[in-house]
Amino acid sequence: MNKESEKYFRKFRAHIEKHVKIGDSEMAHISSYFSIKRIGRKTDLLEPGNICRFENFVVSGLFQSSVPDESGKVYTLNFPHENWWVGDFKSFTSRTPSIMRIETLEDSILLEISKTSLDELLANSQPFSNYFRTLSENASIAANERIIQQLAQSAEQRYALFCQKYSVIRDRLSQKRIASFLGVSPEYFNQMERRKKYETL
Amino acid sequence: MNKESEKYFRKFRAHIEKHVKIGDSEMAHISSYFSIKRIGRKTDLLEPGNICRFENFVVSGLFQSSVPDESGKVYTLNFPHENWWVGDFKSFTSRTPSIMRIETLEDSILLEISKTSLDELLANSQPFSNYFRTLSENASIAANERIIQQLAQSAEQRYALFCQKYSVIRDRLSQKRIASFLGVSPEYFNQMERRKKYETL
DNA sequence: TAAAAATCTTAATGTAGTTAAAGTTTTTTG
DNA sequence: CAAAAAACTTTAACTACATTAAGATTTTTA
Repeated sequence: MNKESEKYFRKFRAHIEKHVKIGDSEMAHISSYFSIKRIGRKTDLLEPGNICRFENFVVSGLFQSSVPDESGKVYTLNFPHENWWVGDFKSFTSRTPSIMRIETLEDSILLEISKTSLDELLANSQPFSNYFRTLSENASIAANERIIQQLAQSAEQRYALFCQKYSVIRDRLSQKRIASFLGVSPEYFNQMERRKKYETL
Repeated sequence: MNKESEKYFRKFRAHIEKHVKIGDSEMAHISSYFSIKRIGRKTDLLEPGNICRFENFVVSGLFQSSVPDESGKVYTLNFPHENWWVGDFKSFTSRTPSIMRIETLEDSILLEISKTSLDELLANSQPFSNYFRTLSENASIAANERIIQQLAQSAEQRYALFCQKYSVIRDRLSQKRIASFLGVSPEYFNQMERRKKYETL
């Protein structure tokens, strides 16, 4: 393992240690289940119809996880980036075709793990299993919060919250993509942005 | 433990065994962390501002988990019922005040567990920990699917899906409550229902 | 670096869903 | 079982956001 790779796994470890404490040997054990994957921008990590074969920890980069409909419209679930996980967990776990497209928006570096490996790791590492449970719990809390936001807030309010919560990626995303996350048309989003500008002048 | 109580824990065990296999002694161990709670309809299991002190497995009954806003409007996350868990996991885990109201819509029977007990149980029972992780994973998948539905579907389509997915509780809920789950006004929901009736005549 | 493709901008017009208000029916409670 | 409360129904005016269309600007690719 070279210098660069070590850096990726150190980053991964730092993330794990935000949730559970682990020693050097435990981390070596965990790391052995993952491979480094580099992927250039403007490629698809996953296409609708395919089975998601890997879950991935994002070392660096930016993705868009979305669901297309018949008419070509796109609905965005999230924009996985540094220190997130990316993949379609439903397709991954059930080994069934996904309805999602996961696009790479920037050159990215991932630590990938297959279903077989993850099952093994979860069975063999109590700390990793706790880490992974905590992640799932948090993911579910975050998703529920977004459901409430969609029900309770206007597009403008949702946009304000998005800017707060995702300031790190706000400027790396086109208007069109943010609109598809908020659930409004690109035209309406543009109008909102214009209103915002006039207000501040 | 009396006959009736045994029945509740058998039901709980059946649910656990849908996800992981456990033996009699393991189940006895798990059960020892829970208490039976009976709660009458039209009471609040949790009020906004309070800390959620228990997570609960629903043996029988029906609840509404919702978030109120300043103006008195109510947004519904879900309707926990038989074989679901009910509680505000965010408030429970972080021991911070909840923004949710959880109302009992029918006389209900719960198996409750405190935060301290759950932490202990998760640390002491590998099978339970796996069960709980699987639950969280599924909760997160389900929540993400709902987000996509809210983005992609009209109120009418969302209602059709609701009827499919929740046929068991559909007729135990008022129009007003279903409307607050779908994210439409009671008036508009009523209009939709009328349209539906005329169509079938 | 030209040309093709994608994104952004602007405005007009259309629509799903809201609001308010009042009446009716059903359910709950003393 | 009467009365109060809650839920349902109906209508009309209104608003947040969608759609379409077309030109301007930026980004990508050959």
